[in-house]
Amino acid sequence: MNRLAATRKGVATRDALLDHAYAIAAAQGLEGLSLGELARVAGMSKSGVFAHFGSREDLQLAVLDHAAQRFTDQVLVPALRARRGHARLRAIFVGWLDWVRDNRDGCPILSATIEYDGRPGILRERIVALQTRWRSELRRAVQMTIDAGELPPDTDAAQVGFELFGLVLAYHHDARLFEIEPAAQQSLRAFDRLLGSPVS
Amino acid sequence: MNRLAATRKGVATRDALLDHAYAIAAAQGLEGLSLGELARVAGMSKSGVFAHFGSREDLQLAVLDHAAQRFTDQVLVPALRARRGHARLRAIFVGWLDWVRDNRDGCPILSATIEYDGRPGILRERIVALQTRWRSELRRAVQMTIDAGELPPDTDAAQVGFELFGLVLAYHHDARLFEIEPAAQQSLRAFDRLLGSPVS
DNA sequence: GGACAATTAGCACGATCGTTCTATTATCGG
DNA sequence: CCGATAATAGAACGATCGTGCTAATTGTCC
Repeated sequence: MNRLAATRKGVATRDALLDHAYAIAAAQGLEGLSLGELARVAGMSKSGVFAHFGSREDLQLAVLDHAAQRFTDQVLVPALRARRGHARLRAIFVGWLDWVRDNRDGCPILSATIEYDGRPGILRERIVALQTRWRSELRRAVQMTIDAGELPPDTDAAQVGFELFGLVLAYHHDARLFEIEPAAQQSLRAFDRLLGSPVS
Repeated sequence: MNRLAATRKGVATRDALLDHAYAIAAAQGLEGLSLGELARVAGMSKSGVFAHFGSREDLQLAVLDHAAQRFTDQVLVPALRARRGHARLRAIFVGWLDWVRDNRDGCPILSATIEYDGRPGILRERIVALQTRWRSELRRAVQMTIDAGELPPDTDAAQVGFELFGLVLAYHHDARLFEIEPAAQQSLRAFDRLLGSPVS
């Protein structure tokens, strides 16, 4: 039921709506995103907002894709300019930490993951697809580090990806609940140790 | 505004309500817990449920404390029977993984953490207190392992606690989004490596 | 068993939810 | 600049939300 914007102002309005929706979803989760509040902050009518997406679920999907696009642009793309191997892997990791830091009101992707990891449906499927893709990128970056001889050849790339993911989750947790600076230092320290004496 | 149950059946009803509320909060988060649904699954009137807690926020607080109590009873207490040091730390870690596995519909504590880590208020304060206490327990268990000579004397207990926390978060993530068995193996493998060649 | 207090139900309230329908206004290609 | 179409507003809908208020019912203790 996706009405696709066909006029210039149409896409502009839709983009603005997505930005507002992103902010709401960051703070309150995809489940806390309502058409009424979105219309209020965007300064338009509820039905006007509704017409842009067709349903609340389609709005949530659009916000999710929007967030994933931002993540890729802000974390992965810049890191690809670093040399393959340890340098690029570290750029990804640091960019990822910065992503968490920059999203002061929360990360919509992580919120959505916790909200929908146990609720079958299109949203969960989309989230699984996003996280699968990202984990695959992580694994690739680790494998390149192995291929560059900067990690032992028998290193398990998936295992390292799993542990890196955990480090960022712990960073997110502590940064938002306690203090961000110690959490950042602990994450980086763990990263350096993990890639200094990696899994066999 | 906490009406404290004063009659025998009063506390029984309240306990049953808390069990139902726990199940709802596990699946939908504390934010998705409503008096109406709780009344429906408990088979009583909305105002009857309301009278037991005084407000929705007090209900949420009660569920949070209930969950924390369950966690302590199921994870920490049994582990305290293991010998101080590596054995106890591993018992805590494995019990923690089992906690995640047993809570098939989700962990209300983790959900609440993500939901309220950016929203000031009593709920957030309670969550911070819970997580502070738990992290302190973790640190204690690591320190005992150091004192037992099963970890190098210059080990940073807080750093190890941080990384263990991350491993469980990654386990939770992958178990609920992908497959649980590989996630369990990766967590245990990381645990063994972390405590075999710990942070200096 | 009677009296008092605790428990629960019933009902109503204003608010907000997602959605549908119908007009009205704005945009843009010809 | 006109006509087709997209964009937006407005009102209404049934549902659910949290929270009061008032009764009726139930449990407990002397």
